[in-house]
Amino acid sequence: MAKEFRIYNTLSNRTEALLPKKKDHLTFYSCGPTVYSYAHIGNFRSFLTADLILRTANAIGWDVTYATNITDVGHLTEDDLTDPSGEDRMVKALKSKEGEQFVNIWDLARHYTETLVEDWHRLNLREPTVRPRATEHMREQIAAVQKLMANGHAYETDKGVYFSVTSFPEYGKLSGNRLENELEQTVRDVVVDDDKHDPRDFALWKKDDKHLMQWFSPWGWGFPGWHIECSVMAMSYLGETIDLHAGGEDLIFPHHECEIAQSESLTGKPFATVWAHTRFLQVEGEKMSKRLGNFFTVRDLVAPESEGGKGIDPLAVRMTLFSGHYRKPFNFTMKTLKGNVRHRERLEEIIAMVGHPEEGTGDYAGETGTVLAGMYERALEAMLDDLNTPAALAQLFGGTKMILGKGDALDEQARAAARRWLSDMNALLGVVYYDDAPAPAEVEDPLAAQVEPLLQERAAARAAGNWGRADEIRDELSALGVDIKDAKDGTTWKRKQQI
RNA sequence: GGUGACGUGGCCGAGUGGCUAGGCAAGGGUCUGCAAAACCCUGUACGGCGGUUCGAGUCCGCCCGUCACCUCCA
Repeated sequence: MAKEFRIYNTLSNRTEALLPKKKDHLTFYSCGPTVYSYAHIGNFRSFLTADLILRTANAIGWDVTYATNITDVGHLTEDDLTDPSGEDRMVKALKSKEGEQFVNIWDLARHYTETLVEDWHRLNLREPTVRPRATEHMREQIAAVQKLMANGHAYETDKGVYFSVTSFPEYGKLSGNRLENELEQTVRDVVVDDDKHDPRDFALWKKDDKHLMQWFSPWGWGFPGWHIECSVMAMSYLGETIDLHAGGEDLIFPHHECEIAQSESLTGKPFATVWAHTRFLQVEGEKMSKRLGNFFTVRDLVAPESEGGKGIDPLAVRMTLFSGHYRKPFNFTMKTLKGNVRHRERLEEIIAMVGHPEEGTGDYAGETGTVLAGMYERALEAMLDDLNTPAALAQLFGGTKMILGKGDALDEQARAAARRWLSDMNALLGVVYYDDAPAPAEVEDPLAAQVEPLLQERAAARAAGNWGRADEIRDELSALGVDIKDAKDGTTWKRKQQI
């Protein structure tokens, strides 16, 4: 029986079945970041939505051709202008304190691309089929602009080439921003290109022979507009009409609206069947901003304390980012993160109890297996229903509780079923263990050298019934920032969470 | 001003007409030298006012409140 994958389509404002043009093969494009800084948790909430779509589609047996781009051209902060006085975010980053470490703008782009991919793997996001870069598709972008000019959808001024919005009557169908005068209502105190035909017209090419990144075109030296790269790369790898296009909610307008206008003017065909957008997250109840001090990059949270991070389990960060529905406002708080660190510890306990799925899984046999199979089915159903991640997590917690509750009473058949369940749940949600990439290398904790002798001394004291000394050592360890736990087969320790 | 979302128990967060969501916190208990962890038990909430219905958190209308986007943003 074929499963139906339902997802909210911004274009129709309805939740509808995702129907790949080619049976059981989804073509999917997700807008990636501009690489001018380390990616923050908000960026990753959006990438994570794409990852969950990929996992859910795979879980019902679909093949997915998944492209997510790297924008390594710094675009002007005022996108509709070709006036080079506007500031480029990558140039701005290069001139900043942080930017001093880079030889040039290309070096900066390379660095932030590499670190993006590192963070991507830390959060257990699966690799896309392709990860195209804007700078590597310059020829196609220029060709697309030429074609748009030839079609009468674009025109040239002294400052650049613009897309003519009036040439595409459906402009506004995605965002609802149809009115010409709305743009004029926005207060702006920047210089506008007076030669533009319509205030809504946006740049396809910007003439600028002073820019740090420039290419030669039929219009002289310059660089492409922001929107054209995604149109070109999506069509290059996925075809003229793609099944699903995703991104953050801020991209609805102007970015995706402009992509539609350009792409459909080029091909005369619908550009994407379904558009999915992830809502911004808030942090501690407010919009994330550096000024408010609630701005977190992934690295801030997951890097080891010795490297200035908080040393938080990356999979707990991942779990937190989807503990709210992707289409609702979500408030990321340290309290929620802390709760998910606990959930992750419980998952680790289960793996210690029933074994790692990589050691081999079984069928959903026996009574335990039947219950776990039902939990997986419900989790999958939840994900198929517009990525209902909180409901899917409830199933994960339910199974966790059951397995921990039965503990040593589980026989080998039940343990094998549990490993199968962990494997299936992980394939769907990616929070049990790293499945697509090797886990970040374990580093030797320098604290171990201090802790181990004390634990040995304490074990001796306990064996001798010297409880006073044993408790004293526990206090000493606590002062070092270490929590210990006595179990049947010895004492384990871990760092106290710093959050 | 335009457009779109949302308002659920102390907190977070599912739930589109009748059937226990779940988690965290809290209280009680089991276990343990003591801790910790784990496990068990305990909570009938849906912004307000009308309406539809045998029955509404769920549908309709109005009101109140919060948030987002409207050329920096994932």
